[in-house]
Amino acid sequence: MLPSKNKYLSNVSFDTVIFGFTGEELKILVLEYQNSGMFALPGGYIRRDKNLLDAVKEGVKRRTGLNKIHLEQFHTFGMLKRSDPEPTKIIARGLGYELEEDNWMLDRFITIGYYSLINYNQVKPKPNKYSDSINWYSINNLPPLMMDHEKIVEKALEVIRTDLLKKPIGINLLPEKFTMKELQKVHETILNKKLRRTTFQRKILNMDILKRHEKLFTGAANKAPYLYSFDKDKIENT
Amino acid sequence: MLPSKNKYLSNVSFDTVIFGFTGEELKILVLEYQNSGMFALPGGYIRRDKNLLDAVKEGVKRRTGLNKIHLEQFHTFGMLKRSDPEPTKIIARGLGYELEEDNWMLDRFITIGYYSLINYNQVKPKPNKYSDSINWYSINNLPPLMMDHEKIVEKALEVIRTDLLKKPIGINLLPEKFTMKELQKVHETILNKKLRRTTFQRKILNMDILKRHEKLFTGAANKAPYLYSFDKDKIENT
DNA sequence: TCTTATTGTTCCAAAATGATACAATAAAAA
DNA sequence: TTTTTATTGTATCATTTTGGAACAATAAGA
Repeated sequence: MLPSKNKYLSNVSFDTVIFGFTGEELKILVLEYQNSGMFALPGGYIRRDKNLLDAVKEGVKRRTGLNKIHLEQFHTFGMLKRSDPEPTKIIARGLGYELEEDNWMLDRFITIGYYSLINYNQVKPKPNKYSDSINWYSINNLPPLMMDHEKIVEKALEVIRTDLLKKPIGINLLPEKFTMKELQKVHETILNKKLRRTTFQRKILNMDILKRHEKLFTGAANKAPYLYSFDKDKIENT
Repeated sequence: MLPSKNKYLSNVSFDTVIFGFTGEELKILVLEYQNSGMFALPGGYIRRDKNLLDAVKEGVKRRTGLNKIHLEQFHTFGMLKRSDPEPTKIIARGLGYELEEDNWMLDRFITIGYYSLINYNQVKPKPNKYSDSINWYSINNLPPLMMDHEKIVEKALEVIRTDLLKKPIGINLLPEKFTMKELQKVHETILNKKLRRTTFQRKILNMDILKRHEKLFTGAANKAPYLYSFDKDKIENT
């Protein structure tokens, strides 16, 4: 069954850019609708009976299987030219439906963009009944996304780059415990430039948000690095 | 005539926080709907046939008479509890209309917030046919605003405070030519704290975005300050 | 001419950042 | 066991940015 008009708000939707980090590359989740060749960001309509943020969380869960992830609103997109009914028709057709010309889903939509940074390894995205697949794609090698979704990704990247300098958001891309080198790699990948090791280490440690744990013995012939974790207590006492 | 359903998008609206600076205080524009006692931010519905930003600009012009002002999107508000049909009913009643229970304007609305910084003196806001009055109110002495409009103002303030450190937005609140002292006062008022004169002057001048003009002789018994203006050329060559 | 308030600048101290050097080490090689 | 190698954690010093105060330059009134 397709989404019904009276369950959702008209003319407003959400789209999410969900980032993961492989250790080498920054990736995002992209889903492919069945029999349509259409690639899209996980997005959807907004339930009438929920707060915007809750509706988005619920939508993300249905689209990706991901639960309890932190979502941050970053921009709302409302260009006229983003309202093309064709992609929606194609998607519906791929699911075996032929939409009437006056179907509410073919109307103009303004979409609210959210981003999330999650642990690439602790998560197994699951396609739902509408989508063929949901997969990680490198930021530098995305499939052609439908509508203005590429612009949405670009804007999300812009925003996380500036947020990275203020909040320790990079930590969400890593496992609970991580080395300084891994955190530096996250920053370098997002900012797309090399950082000086000593300066980076000093800056992060001076932020006083990390707890130091045991050393990590990798078997390599050199000094073992310490493991760190994000220290919630230190943050709250600020 | 009330706004008609087929001209506007459903469930989405905009609201604007328009800042002005008197020389002493930061103010915003608040309008009062006729015979209703309802105070609100200039806002409205979004025309189906325009880009979001253009629709907002057009709406602002109709509400306030202000033309060609720069608007910056800052947040989209979608809490469930902001959807109370009562205020809209009261406003309609004040205009001599009784809305049916299923009228589209009584439905839930998600609102997109925009802010603008304009020159308090070069502008004469005009009420339109729906509003009784449109007036400047000090940030610290607002009338009770309808719905969640006070939260919207708060968020706008938060955003301009952080933007102030990055972009030279304070300049928009001043006339074409201004003294360093005036610009400092703008920053102090927005940030709500005193700034050191010498440090502020150096920081602003080092940004290399100002053109220096003739001195301003005020008649006071002391050294006359230079006038400055925003230098668009210097910005573009960056 | 002297006084007063304010402005533009300079100067020095303090803090943050950039860049390099170096000691500590984990494990393999000699 | 000792030496070697790569990498990590810090210390150190230079450079840049910022904080804070001092001071000379002035516009106009006393």
